[in-house]
Amino acid sequence: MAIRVPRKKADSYQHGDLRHALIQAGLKLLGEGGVRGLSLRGAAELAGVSHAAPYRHFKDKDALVAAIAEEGFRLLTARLRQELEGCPDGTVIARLQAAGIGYVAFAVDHPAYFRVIFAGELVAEPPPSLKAAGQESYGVLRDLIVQGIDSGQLRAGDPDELSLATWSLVHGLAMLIIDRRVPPGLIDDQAKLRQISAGLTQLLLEGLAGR
Amino acid sequence: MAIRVPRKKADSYQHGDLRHALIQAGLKLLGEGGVRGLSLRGAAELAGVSHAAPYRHFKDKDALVAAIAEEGFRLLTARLRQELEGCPDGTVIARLQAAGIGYVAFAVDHPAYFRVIFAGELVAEPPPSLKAAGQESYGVLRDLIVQGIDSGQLRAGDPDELSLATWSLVHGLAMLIIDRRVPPGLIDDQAKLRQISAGLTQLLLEGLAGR
DNA sequence: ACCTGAACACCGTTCAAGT
DNA sequence: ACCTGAACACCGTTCAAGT
Repeated sequence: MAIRVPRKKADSYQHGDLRHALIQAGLKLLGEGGVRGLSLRGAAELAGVSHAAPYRHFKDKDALVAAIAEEGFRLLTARLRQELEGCPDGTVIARLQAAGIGYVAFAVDHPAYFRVIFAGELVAEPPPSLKAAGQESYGVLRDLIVQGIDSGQLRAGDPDELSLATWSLVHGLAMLIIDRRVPPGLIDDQAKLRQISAGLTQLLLEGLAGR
Repeated sequence: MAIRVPRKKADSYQHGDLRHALIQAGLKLLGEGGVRGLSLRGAAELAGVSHAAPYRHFKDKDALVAAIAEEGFRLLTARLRQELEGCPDGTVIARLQAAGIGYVAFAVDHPAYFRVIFAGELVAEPPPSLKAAGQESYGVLRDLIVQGIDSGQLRAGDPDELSLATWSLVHGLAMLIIDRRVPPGLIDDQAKLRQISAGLTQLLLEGLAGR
């Protein structure tokens, strides 16, 4: 008989590992069955833990959804920054366009993430950390706009208003696409998607550069 | 003892009345508790009927939600047309702007309706009648765009692409507003809302008129 | 034809009890 | 400190049974 060395089981979550495991499990459910497929009990089962265990790490289901949304915002922010790194020396207009294309592409690539992030009512009271993650994404856009105004590449105006215009356009486009509301045939493949995104932002940005 | 005249009880639904009553009940639940507060059982109870009764009139919960969304699309279409009647002799640009303002205002006035209409995943497989209702709303916008192109007030181009640009902008703006994602202070009252809506569409429409 | 009541498989949430 | 199991109040959905 071998000496029994006390060790942790592979499926025992101490030290807050369970929190992370639940977020991962929630993401998996989200990817498979969408928002309707996401349940606390399901996530607990995937994590190999009883249905009551999550409540040690999350106040309620909303708290788990908020944690997932936060993760999504970080991914979105990273995607926007990555897209900007692709054109470091471009004009502000070109960089705004690149960010816009990235925004829409992110939504198309990760529709479940995108929906959780912008589910609105999904999380009744968004925690401060979620709001902060959202602000950071918004900051990427806003910083660009401010640069554009300061350098005279964009018309003078309230940065928040110009940011809202750009954001609204790409956000609406992203939403309509993942909700399958765009006329079929307009967006079949990735190339057409980029082309449409570029075309629409171009239209707006002519107005933004304007006068 | 009075002669007992056979009559229908006030809370008995024959002749398909229950279908309508369930839609109304669903709307009430939607207005009170949002999408999370909408349940088939709850609607049945509001209609004064057993929890199994709705299944005589709706295949499943999705079918009820779809019926509500259809109603919402009709209201939206009516709102857009009403807004256009306010400026029958305006330029296409002015009329597009009016329709855009109406679109955003509708979302702000009826956020629950708006969310159900554009919930995307909410209804797994939208029935043809729901798609038709959506197309009619889209048609109001598209007809305007076509008029604008034909009269030379808008640049030449694919009507669907120009429509998509306009729709994306107002749809994104509406979504961001009802999800409370716009920087606070930017939109406090109805006047500011109209002003912002008008400003943003103006920016885009300059691009659309363009060249 | 239309509705009811019981039943089933799922939820979210709480709480005493275990280690 | 962290997890389990039973329990409760809710769901959506089905089906035999009633009128």
